[in-house]
Amino acid sequence: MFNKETEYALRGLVYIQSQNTQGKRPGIAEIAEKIGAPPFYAAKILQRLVKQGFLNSLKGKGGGFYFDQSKAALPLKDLITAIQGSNLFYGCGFGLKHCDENHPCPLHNKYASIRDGLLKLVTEETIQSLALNSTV
Amino acid sequence: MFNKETEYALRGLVYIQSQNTQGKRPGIAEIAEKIGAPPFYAAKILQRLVKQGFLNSLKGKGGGFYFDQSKAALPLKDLITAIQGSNLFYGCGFGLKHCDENHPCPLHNKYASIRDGLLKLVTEETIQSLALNSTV
DNA sequence: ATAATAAACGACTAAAAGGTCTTTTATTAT
DNA sequence: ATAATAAAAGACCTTTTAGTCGTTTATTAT
Repeated sequence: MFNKETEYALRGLVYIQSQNTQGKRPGIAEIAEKIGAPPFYAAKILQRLVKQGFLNSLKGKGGGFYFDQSKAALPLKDLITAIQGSNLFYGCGFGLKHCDENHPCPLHNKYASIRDGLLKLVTEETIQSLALNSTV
Repeated sequence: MFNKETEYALRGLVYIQSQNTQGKRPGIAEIAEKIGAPPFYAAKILQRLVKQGFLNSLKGKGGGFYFDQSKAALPLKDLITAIQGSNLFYGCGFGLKHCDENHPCPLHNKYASIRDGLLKLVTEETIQSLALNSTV
């Protein structure tokens, strides 16, 4: 469904948030190990997300990654869209440029209902809501 | 959702079947043009599908691609699985190797219901059923 | 001050996906 | 027979995704 980078980002951010709520600020090495991602690659991904303002980081001893707990929760949709675009949420299953109610591909109606369900899921769920039922 | 190759295959096979029902056997050039795919790439994809037994072809004048109309309809699931694997239908949204009811990722329950809906769709729908409501 | 720590930056490599093209083989109409 | 036609085969190229790594910069504790 999602590409590797998105998967690592989802796992990483949920882990970070769940650690944050315990008063901790995990570093790259710990995060990568816990979520089963290649450390250098995880670093690259997280650093890009920090740059884009999705979360914060601190250099130096005691540093690591963290969410500003006073900020609004981060919907999965925003994160996923930033990484792999939003074609998954709005695109045609057949890959047609122009496919809608008026000019539907043969799969349109049934596909659209599934796609809309996915969109609802990623709009409602957030990194923070997922971290709550994370037993990691 | 699906990769390019799968998209071209879906569009191509539905086009072929809808032409077949009109007593025609389209060739690569025509198919590629009608479905908006790169001709050489479409050829490669269709030829691989013929080799795998999903449809038939005839060389020479009057040749082209066609479905054995006496054979059972082809479920989208079989086609998609042959091209890009079945991870989309069974895999974890977080990309975890082991994720199920007993060891769920934070997204499991809600994600599984969407994934199952998709699985139902591709199991029930076939190239032939789609060709029926294809206005191409 | 400075040594240790940890993220930031950027260049690089590897693998997979996507796409192109030439040559060969099979079929059919003349 | 043979010329025209159209798929089959397979090598090749390009772009994107995935992953690696050395160096630099910022922070903190001593």
